[in-house]
Amino acid sequence: MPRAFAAGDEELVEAEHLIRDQMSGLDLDLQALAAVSNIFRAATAVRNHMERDVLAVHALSWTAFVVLFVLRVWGEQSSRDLAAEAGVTGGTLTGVLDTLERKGLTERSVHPDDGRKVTVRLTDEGVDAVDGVMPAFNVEEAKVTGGLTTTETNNLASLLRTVLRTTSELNQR
Amino acid sequence: MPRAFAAGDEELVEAEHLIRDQMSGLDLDLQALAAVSNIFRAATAVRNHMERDVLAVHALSWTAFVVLFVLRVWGEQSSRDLAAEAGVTGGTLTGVLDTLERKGLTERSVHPDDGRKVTVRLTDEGVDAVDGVMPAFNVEEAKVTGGLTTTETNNLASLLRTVLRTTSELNQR
DNA sequence: ACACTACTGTTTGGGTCCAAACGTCCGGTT
DNA sequence: AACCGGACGTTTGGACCCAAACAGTAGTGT
Repeated sequence: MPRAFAAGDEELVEAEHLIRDQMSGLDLDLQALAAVSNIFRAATAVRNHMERDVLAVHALSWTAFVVLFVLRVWGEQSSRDLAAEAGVTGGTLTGVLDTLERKGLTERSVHPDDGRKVTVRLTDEGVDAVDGVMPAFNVEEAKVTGGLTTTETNNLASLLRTVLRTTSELNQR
Repeated sequence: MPRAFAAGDEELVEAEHLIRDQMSGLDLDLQALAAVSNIFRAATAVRNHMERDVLAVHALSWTAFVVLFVLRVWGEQSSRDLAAEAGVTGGTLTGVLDTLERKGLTERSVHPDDGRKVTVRLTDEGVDAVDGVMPAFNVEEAKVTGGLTTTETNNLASLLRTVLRTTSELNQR
């Protein structure tokens, strides 16, 4: 039984207290530590849940789904923009697109005006794949946030936007 | 320039509106969608930042650091518990421990009372590695949460604990 | 003793994932 | 026309990651 992933708030907070006790010599910002590590604990738990209960049924990896979703919402675009939007490097995207293309969900074509660029687009099967998975995916999203009120859910999204914005500015330097 | 990772709240919210417009036929819970996808956007951005600006200096991967950190705080433990705590499968941990052992940061030994179990512990070099990286890591944690007040940071950690607890309960079934 | 079941860590195969090296292409300069 | 710096996608090498198959150990029952 994974200790930090189990049980209620008390045990999770207890884990943070243990960190404080073990690392007391290092003078750490424990609020920041708790917030950041909870972002990752939550992301890992939710991602595992989604991969096992939703994506595995459709034989899609997490990244493959994100790429398809971005293409579905933002439309066809260059490989470079797509990689940035999906949060992976260009080299990674090449491999993911190889897989998706083999499944017939996406297609690539050289940009007519710029021979360096590659335009990526969803096939009809790709559109069907996203629209087929998305409702089930969203049901699970609603479940994992089911312990929060609507106000809290919006508040969480807003706080994370602030973290995201701050981090983006740091990464740009 | 990654569109969704750039700029301020307006543009991030705008991305959520685009999703609403493009997926209007699917009747989605958009609050849940925004909260969950922001968890991943934030996690990805923060992780990339940490890997590039902190971990790369010490030639540590993200997972390797998490494993070392868990061992540092919780002490020596079985491979099974360590995997659960670090959020990876047992098979993954075997490979990570191979790498860490090659670097001399951890060591494995068969449990004296149960020949199936393997006890993993930090070497002295491993302790030094964690204590050497942790302060720099925490400084960056403070930076990425720097856009939030102390109250907001604690609130974020608390909301994420609720998501984590809810998801854990889902995963146990 | 013997089977039977459950548990633990490892191996395997396929798929990400990144940084860095590479080849190609564009636009402007000489 | 040949060059050159920059941008783009791909390839490469090593590490990570999971599910599933595997081998060894433990405990139970017969």
